[in-house]
Formats: sequence, C-alpha cells, structure tokens
Amino acid sequence: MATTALPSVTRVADPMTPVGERLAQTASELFYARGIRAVGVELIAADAGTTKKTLYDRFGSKDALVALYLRRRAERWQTRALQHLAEHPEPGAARVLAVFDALAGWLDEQWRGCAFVNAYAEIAGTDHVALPVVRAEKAWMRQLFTALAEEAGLDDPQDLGGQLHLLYEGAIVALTAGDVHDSVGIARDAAARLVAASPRLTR
Amino acid sequence: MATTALPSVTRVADPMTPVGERLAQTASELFYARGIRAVGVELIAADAGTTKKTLYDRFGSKDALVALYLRRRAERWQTRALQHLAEHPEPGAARVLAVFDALAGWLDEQWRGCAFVNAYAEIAGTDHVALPVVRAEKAWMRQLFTALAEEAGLDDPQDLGGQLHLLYEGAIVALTAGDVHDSVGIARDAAARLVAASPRLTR
DNA sequence: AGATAACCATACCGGTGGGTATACTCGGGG
DNA sequence: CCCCGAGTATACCCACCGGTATGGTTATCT
Repeated sequence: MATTALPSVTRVADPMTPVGERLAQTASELFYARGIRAVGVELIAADAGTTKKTLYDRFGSKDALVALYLRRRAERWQTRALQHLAEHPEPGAARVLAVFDALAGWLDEQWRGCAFVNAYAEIAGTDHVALPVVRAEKAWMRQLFTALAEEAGLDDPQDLGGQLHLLYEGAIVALTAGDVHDSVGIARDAAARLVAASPRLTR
Repeated sequence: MATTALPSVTRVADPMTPVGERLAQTASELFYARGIRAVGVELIAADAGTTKKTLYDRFGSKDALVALYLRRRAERWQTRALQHLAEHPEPGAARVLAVFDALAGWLDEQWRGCAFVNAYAEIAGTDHVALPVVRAEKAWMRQLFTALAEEAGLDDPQDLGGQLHLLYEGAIVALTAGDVHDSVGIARDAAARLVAASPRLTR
C-alpha cells in the first residue's frame, strides 16, 4: 500500500546561449507543426536566423535537438497541469476532472495533438535517443492519475489511474486524428462516471 | 432517435495485377513497420522483387500507395472485428467487451500500434490523399461503439459510444508509446464499468 | 595580450528522396 | 500478324538530406 506521490515536473534547464535558445524554440515549433523527418536542419537554422554550423556547435546532432524538443514540451505541459491542479486543492473527483480541464485549454493551442505520440510514430523501432523521453512522459501521466485516485481515497488507485490515463490519451487522439471536436468533454464525462462508480476505501 | 446501424466493412478490392499485389503488400509492411517517410519507393520496389517503373505504372505516386495501404488495413481490421462480433450474437455488454477482445488479439501481431494514428502524425496539416482515410477509420470505430451501445438498450448510446471509443484509442496508444503491456485489459475493465453504470433505456 | 567561446558565411560531401525516360521481353486477343 | 498491357532493366533528373570543413568576426575573461 505504498503511497503514490504526485509526480513533480521533469526539469530540463540546460543553460542555453541566446542563439541556441532561438534554435531550440524554432525547432520545437517546426517539429510539432510538420513532424520530425519533414523538417531539415537547414530550415531550422534559417528560420532561427542562424546557420547549420551554429546548430551543430550547440546540439551536436538533429537527434539531440529532437530529444530536447520533447523534454521541453513535457516540462511545459507538466508545469501547466500541476498549476491547474494547485487551483483545485480539495482532494476528490474534482481534482481528477481538473486534469481534463487543463487538457482542454492546452489543446486549444496545440492543434497537432500529442507531440510524444507523433514522435513515437516516426522513431519507434529505432534506438533514437528521444524514445525514453516519450516513454517517460506517458509514465508520468499515468502516475499523475494514479496519485489523484489515491488522494481521493478510492479503491484500487492503480487500476483507476490506468483507466483514467487511457481516457486522457484517447481524447487527444480522437480530437486530432478522429476530428472529434468535443473529445475532451467526452473523456471528462467518462472519467466522472468511473470515479463515481469506484468504491471508496473503507478506512 | 434514429437507429445507428452496425457499420459494414469499408471495401477496397480494386482488381490488382500479380506484381501490383506484391507491391501493395510489401509497401504495407514497410510503411507500418518503419513509417511512411522513412520508406522510399526504391526500397518498396526492390523488396517486392520489381522496379520503380512498375510501381509507378500501377499506382502513379507514392501518396496513392500510402492511401491504398491505409484503406486495406482498415478493411482487414474491420473484417476481423465484425467476425469476432458475429461469434457473440447476444446483445448487451458482452458484445461491447468483445471488441476489446478482438483488439487484444489484433495487437498481439501489430506491435507498431495504430497505423492511422501513425500516418496522421506524418501527414497532418497537408492535403495528403490519405487524410480522409484516417478520419473515416476513426469515425467507423466510433459508430461501431455507438451501435453496440444502442443495441444493448442503453441510454444515450451516442455519449457512451464516444466514451468507449476513447478507451479503445487510448489503449492502443498506451500499449505502444506508453509501454503499458496490459492496456487493452485495462480498457476492457473500464468499458465494463461504464456499461454497468449506464442507465438502461426505459422501454 | 592571449585565449576562448559564441557566432556568421559559405562551400562541400556522399547518400537518398520522388519521379521520369528509354528500350527491351513476353503473352494473349483482335 | 500485330498490337498492347504487364513486366524488366537501367540510367537519369534535380532537390534535399544530415553532417563536416574552412575561415572569419566579435566580446569576454584571465
């Protein structure tokens, strides 16, 4: 019956030179909007107003830049989710649903869906350095839901957390690939039902 | 209160020359295993034991071959799902859960996850001819779950069908990108809970 | 003053991308 | 008999890929 703690933000925060920072941001936008293989290092450098030379001086390889892109995205989303949770401090179902509210806001700006799923589609089956970053982000979300279920004093928080996680992932996929405009709302409703139907822990 | 019919298989079945057939199958395997952009037409032709010339004589472009690949995959999975459902004819929760059983079997062989989600990650934001194929597959699955919910005599089959669909999508993503080995079982449990908690239609 | 790090500009490398062109063989149907 | 569709073989096109090389200009720190 080990307590599952709320996960903390996966920090990146390598100190970055100004041009390096611009490169990282430009790469992030391009990778997310068009995909990894579709974006060449030449384009990244040009859009960032610099040259390939500087890009390779800073990051060493395109793959490293891809990994950084994903690590930073994880940090941004996790920060946002935890911030949103901090505004709903009372344990219980409301806190679980707050994650879906945070997701809805996030996806208003992120029309290309889950960067990690998209990246996985392009790098699965290889030994790409970004692969563990994808895995870690999914594990983080699952742990978040499990911790919230435990917080709420529900039975089998592992099971319920896993189920909530699936709704979260499904909502993102359905919204983008499936064009289901209200997928996050649907996931939220399902989550509410699951939590309501979950037996409370006899303490 | 229109009745949502069980969707029928989306057929493809263009008559295909022998070498064309071999090309289509080879392309299918390569695209699924390595991704669309990662596979060149030269490799497809060589693996199929023929030449680029024949490939372009049959299909006209790589994009058309990609669209065919997805259309055929949809046909295969839909056939399999409906076959599995035919073995569970009694309406009710068991028929909903049977879809997840079919998925579990399917994913035992399909280790690279959802071909449509993967393809979407590579072609979203373009006007690729395969984009409607992806959308159609997701709509098909959603309709399937809605029809099964209606069959079972449950209230709000649209809502419940949408929720079940999210579990289905989430299970595939979590299994592959998230490395959650039992994701389909978790989704099945959640689906059972949702159906059990759903009010029956007063008839 | 010298060293070092950050940055810019440009040219280059081999490899590969999708797609086309040419020229040939073979089997069947009018 | 001749044409045509299917297929083979090979060479070619240009554009772009990730990555490297060379050489130069600043600003900062010791």
